[in-house]
Amino acid sequence: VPPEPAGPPLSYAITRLARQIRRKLSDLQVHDLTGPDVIAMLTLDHESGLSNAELARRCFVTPQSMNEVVLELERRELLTRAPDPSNQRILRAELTPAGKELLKSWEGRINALEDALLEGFSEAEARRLRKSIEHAAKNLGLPTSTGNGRTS
Amino acid sequence: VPPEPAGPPLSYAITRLARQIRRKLSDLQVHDLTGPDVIAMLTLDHESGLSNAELARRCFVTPQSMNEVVLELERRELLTRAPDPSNQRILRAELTPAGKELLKSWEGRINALEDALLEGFSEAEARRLRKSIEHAAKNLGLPTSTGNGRTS
DNA sequence: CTGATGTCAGGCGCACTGATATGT
DNA sequence: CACATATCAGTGAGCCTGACATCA
Repeated sequence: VPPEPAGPPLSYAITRLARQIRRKLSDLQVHDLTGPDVIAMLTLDHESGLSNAELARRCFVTPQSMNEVVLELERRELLTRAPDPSNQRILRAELTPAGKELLKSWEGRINALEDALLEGFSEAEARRLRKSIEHAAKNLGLPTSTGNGRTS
Repeated sequence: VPPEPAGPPLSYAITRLARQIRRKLSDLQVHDLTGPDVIAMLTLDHESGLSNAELARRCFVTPQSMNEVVLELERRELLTRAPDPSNQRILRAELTPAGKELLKSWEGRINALEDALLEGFSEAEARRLRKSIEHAAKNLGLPTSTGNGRTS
């Protein structure tokens, strides 16, 4: 084990970076949707048909928090929900065409933010950074970003 | 410019990691001080005699937000403030012995968290990660973590 | 006056815990 | 019955903007 890090702790730097990212993200949200909305939509786009509870697990928030997001997105008709045939209690969500379209317009801006974030990084460095962050997240008990995280 | 990242955006991963870090941090705060308090104290320990405004800049929050923290820390006698001889309006803060002692007990736990975070990382990888994060932060307009950020 | 600082007041996005109803 | 899901309600930390007074 290495003795001491030189400056302020790494967790501090990560927290500050995350805050700045959120700030930038909210800057480019000309629509009146919030950061978590975008994350939920990105997740749904990546894995369609998730229930609210599953979506919450993917995004590592409580079902209650996610529910708030999902209800809002449903109200705006950016996603639809239908009960699972085998379990009426479970509502499986899908992005609507409007939702996918809106997401696509965001993706452009999100990619621009990512590019700004990674300015001056080589591709190898960027890949390493992503891998390190996912590794660190796993170390703290988070399921892998793209992982299935199935509990049952 | 690379075309598309494979999974969810990097900013997403960073945000989730930061949230988990905060969660872990608040877990180990048995004392009734909050995350920002610790960050302010770490910063003051690293660079004593900062004014509230300077401290806010170091931590990249507004003077109002930092003021809230500083007043609370002063109330608990974890730091003291004295007007700058050349400018009565500026209150320069220093950790009290009690503050430093408390900080030391935290540092142990924070280091433990850092170690958990970096489990499985080689020293070189850890260094690279820190450097990459600071680089990314700078890309988004943050002053460097350990930087002076002197405005005058 | 301009500019920086400290500080009071109010607001708000965001995620939490608790409780309840429903379906398997 | 236990168990998961959905959802309503309340709460709280954390950071913000606005306004105001003070000092070089």
